[in-house]
Amino acid sequence: MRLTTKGRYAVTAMLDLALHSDKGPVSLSDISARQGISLSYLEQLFAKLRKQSLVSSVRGPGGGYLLSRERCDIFVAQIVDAVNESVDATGCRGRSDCQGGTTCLTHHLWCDLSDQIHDFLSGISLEKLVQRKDVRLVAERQDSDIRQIDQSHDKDQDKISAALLG
Amino acid sequence: MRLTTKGRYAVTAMLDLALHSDKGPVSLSDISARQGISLSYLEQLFAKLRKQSLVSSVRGPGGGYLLSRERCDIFVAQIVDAVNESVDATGCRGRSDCQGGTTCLTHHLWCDLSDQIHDFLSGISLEKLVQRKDVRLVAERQDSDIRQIDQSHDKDQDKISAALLG
DNA sequence: TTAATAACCTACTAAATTAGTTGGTTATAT
DNA sequence: ATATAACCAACTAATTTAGTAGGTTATTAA
Ligand code: FES
Ligand code: FES
Repeated sequence: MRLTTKGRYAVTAMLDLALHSDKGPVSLSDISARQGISLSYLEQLFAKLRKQSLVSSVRGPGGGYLLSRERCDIFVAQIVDAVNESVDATGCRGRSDCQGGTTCLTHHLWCDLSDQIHDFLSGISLEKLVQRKDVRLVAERQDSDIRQIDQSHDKDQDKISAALLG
Repeated sequence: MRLTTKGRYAVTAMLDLALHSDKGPVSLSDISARQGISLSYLEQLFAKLRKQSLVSSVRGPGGGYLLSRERCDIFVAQIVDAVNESVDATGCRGRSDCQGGTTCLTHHLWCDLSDQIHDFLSGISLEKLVQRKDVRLVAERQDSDIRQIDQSHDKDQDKISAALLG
């Protein structure tokens, strides 16, 4: 079992998508800006998410990604599975053979733990996360931060236009 | 969060200790033979387990390691914590600062997951594991395997002795 | 039709971690 | 005295992570 930045990024990005895709596709550069995740890294993660048909893509300007199912039908466990190998805590991937073909002393413990984690993460849909107060608060802050950055970009653009016009 | 061979080895070795330390200290080479874990690697793990006072050591011939507390007072979570950083699933180690000093969108989810895993692994003592039927079965098989290897070593020794005596 | 956008794709890389190995020293029971 | 077994430090190969670099292809809008 491993749960690192990779899996956390994937869930964060999918949640961002769930929060912002009501008005059409969301581009990875938007997600990158809002969530502070490298664009190229996001591309790699979304290639995997697409392979698992968790998202679908729209190319060209105004394009981006959409959830390929309802928010209530996508679970955190599926997202982590899509980018990591699995949420499996055993060393034998359930095969009971990690001590030279035989069952190791702690096999059953890791099976139980795997079930525990899997049950927990399988019970949490994107819909459930979107509803949470803590998630909404963070999302609002991120959105207003982005609006401020956009405004300052607009000002920069005005300056450039003004300069070009002499 | 990471749960790899390292943490699994540590728990397996501690359980082996719990199963065999009733008649005095258990040497790492015994654990190595029974559990198929490299001796030098075990030494590194036990250095950490000793620092966390989960085991105490006896040097010299007949020496080895003992649990420094009752089996019912040592929990799987403590063992994993001792060799890994922690069973924490957050990227911020609870500090709520993983997105450039601010809370990321999924912080609370990973906190909940960490609690889930910690509660589970904190509820399982070595005593509980020792009592389990599946653990006893594997332990019995390992013990009889070792007895067979010892016997064949004895035969080898007999051959060597015989050869030396002419 | 052309320019901009944004997905898609491949290959490379620095840093960290894992799972060891090697080659010792120190303490102690017999 | 010797064998045992803990203790210790330094090195290593392989793997994984979290990226970067440098493209190509599809689509929209000016
Ligand atoms: S974890 Fe399954 S056999 Fe060891
Ligand atoms: S995991 Fe805690 S702030 Fe991101």
